[in-house]
Amino acid sequence: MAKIKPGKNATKKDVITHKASALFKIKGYSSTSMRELAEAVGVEAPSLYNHIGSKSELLQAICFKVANDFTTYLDTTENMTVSTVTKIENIIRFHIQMMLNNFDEVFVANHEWKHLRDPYLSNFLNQRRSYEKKLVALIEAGIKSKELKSNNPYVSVLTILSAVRGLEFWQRHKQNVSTRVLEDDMVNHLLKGIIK
Amino acid sequence: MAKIKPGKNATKKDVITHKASALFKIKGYSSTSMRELAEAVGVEAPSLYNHIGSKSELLQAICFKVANDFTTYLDTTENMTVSTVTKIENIIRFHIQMMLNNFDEVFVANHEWKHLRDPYLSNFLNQRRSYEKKLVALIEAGIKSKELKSNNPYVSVLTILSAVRGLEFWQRHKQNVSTRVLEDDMVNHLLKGIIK
DNA sequence: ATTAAAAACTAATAAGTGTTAGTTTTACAA
DNA sequence: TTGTAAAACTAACACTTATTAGTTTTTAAT
Repeated sequence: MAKIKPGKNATKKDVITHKASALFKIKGYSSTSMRELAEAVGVEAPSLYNHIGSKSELLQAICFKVANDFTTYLDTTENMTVSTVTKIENIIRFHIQMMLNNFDEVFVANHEWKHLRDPYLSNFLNQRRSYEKKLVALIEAGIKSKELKSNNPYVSVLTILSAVRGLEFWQRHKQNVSTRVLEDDMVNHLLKGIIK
Repeated sequence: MAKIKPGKNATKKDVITHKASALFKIKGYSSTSMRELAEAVGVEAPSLYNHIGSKSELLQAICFKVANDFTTYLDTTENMTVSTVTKIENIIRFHIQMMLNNFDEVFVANHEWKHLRDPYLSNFLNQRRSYEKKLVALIEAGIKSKELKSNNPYVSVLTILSAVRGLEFWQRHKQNVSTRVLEDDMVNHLLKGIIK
């Protein structure tokens, strides 16, 4: 049978991981068997182990790739010299674009992390907690500088992160709205509300 | 060994379903074994089958209970003679309260429905699609009556439903915010935004 | 064409899955 | 106390799981 064919700049491990993202998203981590993954890759299950260490290693790779992308962007944004509202807007837009461009991976990181095992589970949760804290601090800064209403900042972060994550629904109804409208209207809704 | 002890007004099937909700939430449907569920109930696995038909029947019961609760409330609210904004606010509050009072079941319905099999899977998705359509119609009515900004109504529904669903994060950080503040601030954020 | 490494293959293992069959125990009404 | 139905039990099933061992095929450089 044919070997796994990676495209340019992609190892075979990358190909497997990419297929795994798609399957984990559709069926969930636990319900995806290595035999199914192998079939999607075009290979027998044991052959996968020439390239990867284990099933759980795949989940780890996906989850931490996503987590690191978000952390990196946030850290970069924090150090920019723009208004707090602009920083928040940029972060919201980055989240939206990650959902649109790396949907499978982000979905898996959002939903399947619970199947990580320690120490990876703890690491992942710590990283996310730290991310949320930085966002809360950003909102607090916006309140202090009178750019934002003094809502509870934690609730604001919760509302924003959740709304953005909800784009996973949208992936099922793509036809209704263009990505441009989606991004702008969601940013507007989250920053300015819907009431006239 | 002791028999399953249902409380008042609860059949043994109810007890099993309730424990199943908790386990499905924590571990996911696929990763929860009937032996684990049995242990949580205090019984050997085969004994469960004196009360239930199958594992998937449990998932069906949980998902459709939740779906029906939401549908019923929405239908009731639609027929009330109050402003559109008030209807929307009521619905948001109902979602928040469902998340707070029936967290396990709502979480499972939100995350584990994909493991339903047809015809239940189709039924569930149809019911949810229909729910979303009614909400979109409500937002459109609010725009027509000039109560709401003319954002894309589908994006608004998406944003609201997602934000509310995001309360599942909050369940992990309960200590930070009171339920009263949470509910009011989230409603405010979603209706009026955060910018001053 | 030869060789060495990479990566595929088949076969197998031990553990875990939901569920059924058949039996024993429990609970409760007569 | 006895009889009956409900609900527990043990044992077992057919299947699926991730993974390993061992072998053969493919790839690519010499």
